[in-house]
Amino acid sequence: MDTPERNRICTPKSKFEDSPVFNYLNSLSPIKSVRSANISQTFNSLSFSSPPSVFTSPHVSSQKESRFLRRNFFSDSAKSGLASENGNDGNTRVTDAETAEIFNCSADPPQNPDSSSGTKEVHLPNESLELAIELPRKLKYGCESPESNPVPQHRYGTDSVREITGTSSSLRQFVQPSLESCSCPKNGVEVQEISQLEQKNDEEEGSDWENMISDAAGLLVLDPSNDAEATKEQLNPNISSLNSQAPDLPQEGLPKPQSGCLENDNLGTGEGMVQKNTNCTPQKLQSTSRSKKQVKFHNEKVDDKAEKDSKQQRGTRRRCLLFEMGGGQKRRLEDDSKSGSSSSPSDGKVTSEDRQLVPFKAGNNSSPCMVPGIGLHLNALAVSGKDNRVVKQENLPSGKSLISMSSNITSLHSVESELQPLNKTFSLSSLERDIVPAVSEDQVMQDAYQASVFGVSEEFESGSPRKRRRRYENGGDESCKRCNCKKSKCLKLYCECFAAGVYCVEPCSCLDCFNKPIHEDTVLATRKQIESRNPLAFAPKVISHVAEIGEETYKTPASARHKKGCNCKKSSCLKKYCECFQGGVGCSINCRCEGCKNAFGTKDGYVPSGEEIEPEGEESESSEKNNMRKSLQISEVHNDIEEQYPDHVTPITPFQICRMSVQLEFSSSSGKPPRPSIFPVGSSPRLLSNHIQQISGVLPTPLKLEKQFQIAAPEDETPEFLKGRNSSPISGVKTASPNGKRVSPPHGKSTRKLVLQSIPSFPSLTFHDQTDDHQ
DNA sequence: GAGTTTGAAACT
DNA sequence: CAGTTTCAAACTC
Repeated sequence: MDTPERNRICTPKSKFEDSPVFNYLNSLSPIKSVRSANISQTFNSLSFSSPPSVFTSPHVSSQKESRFLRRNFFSDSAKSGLASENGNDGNTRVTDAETAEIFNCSADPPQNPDSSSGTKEVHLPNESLELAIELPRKLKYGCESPESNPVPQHRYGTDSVREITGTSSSLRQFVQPSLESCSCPKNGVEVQEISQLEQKNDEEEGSDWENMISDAAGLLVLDPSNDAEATKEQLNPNISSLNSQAPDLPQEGLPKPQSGCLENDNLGTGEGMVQKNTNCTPQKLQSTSRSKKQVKFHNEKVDDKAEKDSKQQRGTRRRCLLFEMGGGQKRRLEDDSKSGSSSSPSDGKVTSEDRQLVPFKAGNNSSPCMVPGIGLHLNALAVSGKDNRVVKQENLPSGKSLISMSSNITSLHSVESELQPLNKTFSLSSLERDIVPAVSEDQVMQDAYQASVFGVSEEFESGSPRKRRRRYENGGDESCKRCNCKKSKCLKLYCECFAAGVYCVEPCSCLDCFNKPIHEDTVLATRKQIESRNPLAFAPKVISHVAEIGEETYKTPASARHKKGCNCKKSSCLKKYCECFQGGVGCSINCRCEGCKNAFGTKDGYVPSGEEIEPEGEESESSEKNNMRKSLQISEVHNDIEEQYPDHVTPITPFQICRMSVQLEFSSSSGKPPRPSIFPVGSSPRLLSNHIQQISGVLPTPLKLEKQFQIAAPEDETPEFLKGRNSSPISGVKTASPNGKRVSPPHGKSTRKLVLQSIPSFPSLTFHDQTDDHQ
């Protein structure tokens, strides 16, 4: 598979170039090839033109990007070294692990994994074949860190091998990023994971099996048929066995639907775990092995076969995505508990799938909370009615989940393809999201998407919403909201569930609750009323900003701010009474608090991004903190907070994410409550994040990012996307399209130069699909 | 688990 | 817009 693929690439390219199709594509694509030195590139672009993949996995891309950004630091260095070598995966991994450790700090593997998984899955589902391409593209388009971009490009152009390695690294990075994101703290879950990570580092170094796999890999592709073997290998802690098998796998090279699942598993960042934990359940091992395999898959993507397979597998992969999204966190939990059971991998595939599936639907069994987002439909529903477009866009992110959820891959697929362009643009920047539990968002997105597309809101509501909430609770305690309303009937913002756009669930101990699917009409009507009074009522209260330092981009609690600001009088913003504190963000000039001592950043300390705004002076208390915070508070504060409030480890809670997205939308819409309606709570956040990232990417300086973000984002950018109502998603993509930036010509290595003619709104997406079909 | 504190939401 | 009331979460015991 592998070798043949590579060869194929070269030959086909020439053909493609000559072919009318190729010309047509070129005409369509915004990017022109100054010269097509490398056939491979052109070929890749054409054949792989995995627009769908890229688009399909906007989430992923976005997440990846964010992850990339964070990791890129590490990963890049590692990649640079690693890229050259497939075999050195172990090294790269080690570096990654190290980086992960560094970031681990608060990182909770569970959440992170989710997010990471989500991203990974996205890629896989899109097109394993495309992966290599996609990654580069993402990098190109991605607003991600500049580093990421250039690297991928080079790799892309130069060597498939590098690409592969890069992808693998990226994948790895993704997995780890979650750790980094850890800042997100959601789950306490994962002290274990952290420990595991550490173990990983040790083990990784020691363990060769991963390296072996990766080496083989460059080509290793998991064939569905072989999956069993692969799984077995994975299961087998014994490296030797893995090694022996690894060679075989590459030939098979078929992308595996499982890969996505595998990625999910990866979330657990189990590689290290696996090795150490031979004891650990096979699941963990699988996860680790899967991650590796996934990387391999990317390589495989190159093959046309892989493409075909990938198409078939998409459904499965997406399913996996769903799991990741919904069950990522659970999985970890489950893994611990289930690991033993899952270990029974009579069939690697089956087991892997089962896991995924289980978590996703039934999987929630273990912890209902696992699916925090499900309840969110309210927003989605409201929106769906209004703007189909918006819904669609939202769907994109959610669509993944949906796809996985629903059997209708094709329909979803089509939708996704349409939406994908947006995703791409967005994908560029979603570092923010990373911090936030991707899962929750994804879930929310999914829910919304499902609701909008399938009108299944009720179903979800009944079942998953609860789970989602619980998940929040589990992860960040906050994630799963349970209300205890007595008099509000859960139809007022007093009710956290209602405020979050989620239906009340079993865990809720509310009385006379009307915030249930049964009373959907009432809920929607009430929501409308509230929105009429305050369009932003359901908007996220906390807006996160992406801070970019040098190449690095990361979310920091400090970067996020409560939109309205708090009004604390006695709590000194040191308790959850304070919404800012509760949201894991520092107080801002918008706050009217007294005696602010917000551990995440005092009002005084708050400096509007871009511009340094002196503290209002209400409270001089924080002067000390202010200085600190301005410079690097985030980390410190973060740590402190984490210590005190493990739950807050992730400054940004799922809600926050949602809120952010919402806010952006609203802000953009200027008062209009579009967001709730337009984007399901869950979905919007990503879009926002994407916007943000894009913006950030555009912004010259990190500091400015915040300012611009605040200023411009709400007004200009977010409005487009969020508003998207007016503007087609595509348009949004165009405007936002980081493409222009990202597209930057590949550095020296790439034979082909790309020039941005114009940035059509990723016409390629659909087109690619067509091309693929043609091929 | 009950009671208190707190601050947002809702109301006037 | 400001003041008051209502409400439910957060917190304390």
